[in-house]
Amino acid sequence: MAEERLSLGQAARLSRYLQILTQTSKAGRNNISSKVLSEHSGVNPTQIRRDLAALGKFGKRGVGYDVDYLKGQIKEILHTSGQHNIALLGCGNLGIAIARSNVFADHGFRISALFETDPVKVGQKVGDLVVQHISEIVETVKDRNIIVGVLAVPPKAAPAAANALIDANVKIIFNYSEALLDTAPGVTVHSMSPAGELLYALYFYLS
Amino acid sequence: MAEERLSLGQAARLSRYLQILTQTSKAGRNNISSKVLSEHSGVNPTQIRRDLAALGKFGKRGVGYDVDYLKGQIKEILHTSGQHNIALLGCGNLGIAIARSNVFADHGFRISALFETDPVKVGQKVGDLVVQHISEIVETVKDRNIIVGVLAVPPKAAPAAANALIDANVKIIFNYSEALLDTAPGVTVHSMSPAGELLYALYFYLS
DNA sequence: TAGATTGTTAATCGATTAACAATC
DNA sequence: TAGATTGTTAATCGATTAACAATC
Repeated sequence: MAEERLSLGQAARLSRYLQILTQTSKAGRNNISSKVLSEHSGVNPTQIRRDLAALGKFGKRGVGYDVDYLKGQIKEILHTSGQHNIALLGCGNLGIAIARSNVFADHGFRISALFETDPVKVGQKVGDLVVQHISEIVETVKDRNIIVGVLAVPPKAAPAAANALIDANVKIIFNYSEALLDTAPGVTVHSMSPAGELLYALYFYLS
Repeated sequence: MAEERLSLGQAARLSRYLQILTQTSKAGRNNISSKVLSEHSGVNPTQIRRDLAALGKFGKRGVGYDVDYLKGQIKEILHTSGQHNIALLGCGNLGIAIARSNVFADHGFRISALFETDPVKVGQKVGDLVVQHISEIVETVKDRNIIVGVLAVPPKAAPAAANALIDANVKIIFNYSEALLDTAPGVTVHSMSPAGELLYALYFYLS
């Protein structure tokens, strides 16, 4: 098995496969073919077989891949077998929706802290967590070993919230708002852009 | 100017540029360089210049690109100058968050209908829209010329909601739930997968 | 055995990158 | 003029695709 660092493309595809396998497993299926994986991931089936074969012969000819086995193998390759802690900024509708869903929990991420600037929301409970004021972020991030920050705040509040995360030494920022954020050295910013993806899908429908 | 169909990669990148330009324009800046566009899009600056130069010489050497002019040009290339109508399924926290935000509105998409199965929510107002029961979807989609359906329902309800959209003849489905959806001929399904993208970012942090 | 699907090859295409002249 | 950034080339690398033998 190759022990080199994966290329950007390989890591992106393996993450996508892993996410699909986790949902497939949850749905009770225990076998999957490169064809089905292709339909859900948008990646060419030959490319999928090539990716998986390069890291170990995980499949059975004529049968496909064992979902849980493959899931475990990819988790090891991506070094994401453990639990990782997330801080969520913003407890409006979007923040509450994220906190209550299993989007992250299904994949080994635990939302470990909620922050707000609105004093009315501070102190309220969401699930097992108590909403904290943003001023407590540095200490909490350190204490709870949080490396990911999720921004679910209005666009206007996003830059300040991002700076708070950077000051608190978070390594990865996940931006759900439509605001553009400045980059900081050593911090990865990932912005959701549903509108951009919709424009892309529309182009192929319109032409 | 080339009038051929864009490649998948080109269309994806141009959509991303357009989304960033729209936000840049909103922020009041009227000039942008390939370097800044690169920081926000993750695309190599040379690749950006190559993409843009291939479709017309839009930039000024030593200066950069005029934001609004470039935005207009890309909109024409992507055939997305017009308004497009969206149906939103699910009026929980996530649905309300999407309906009240400008994520789609900023890019020429108008949320034109809201649907729910919960009788308590049907009839309530969200902004200017009245929440409708899912049973009205076929007629409404036809009447309001809706081609995009956004799923903001719990994972368990997602497959049924997706089928309702397909029956209503929607062409593009945007899945915000973590459920896997079956594909249908002629319908593009695009699933958000924040957890997958987070696994990807984490891999490069951990290795 | 028959059917299905992986693993693998080879050929093509698109993306990435460095470098730099052109020019604002 | 000096500084900055585009447009463009060329070389390399990774992704896509078709095809098919291997094998479950």
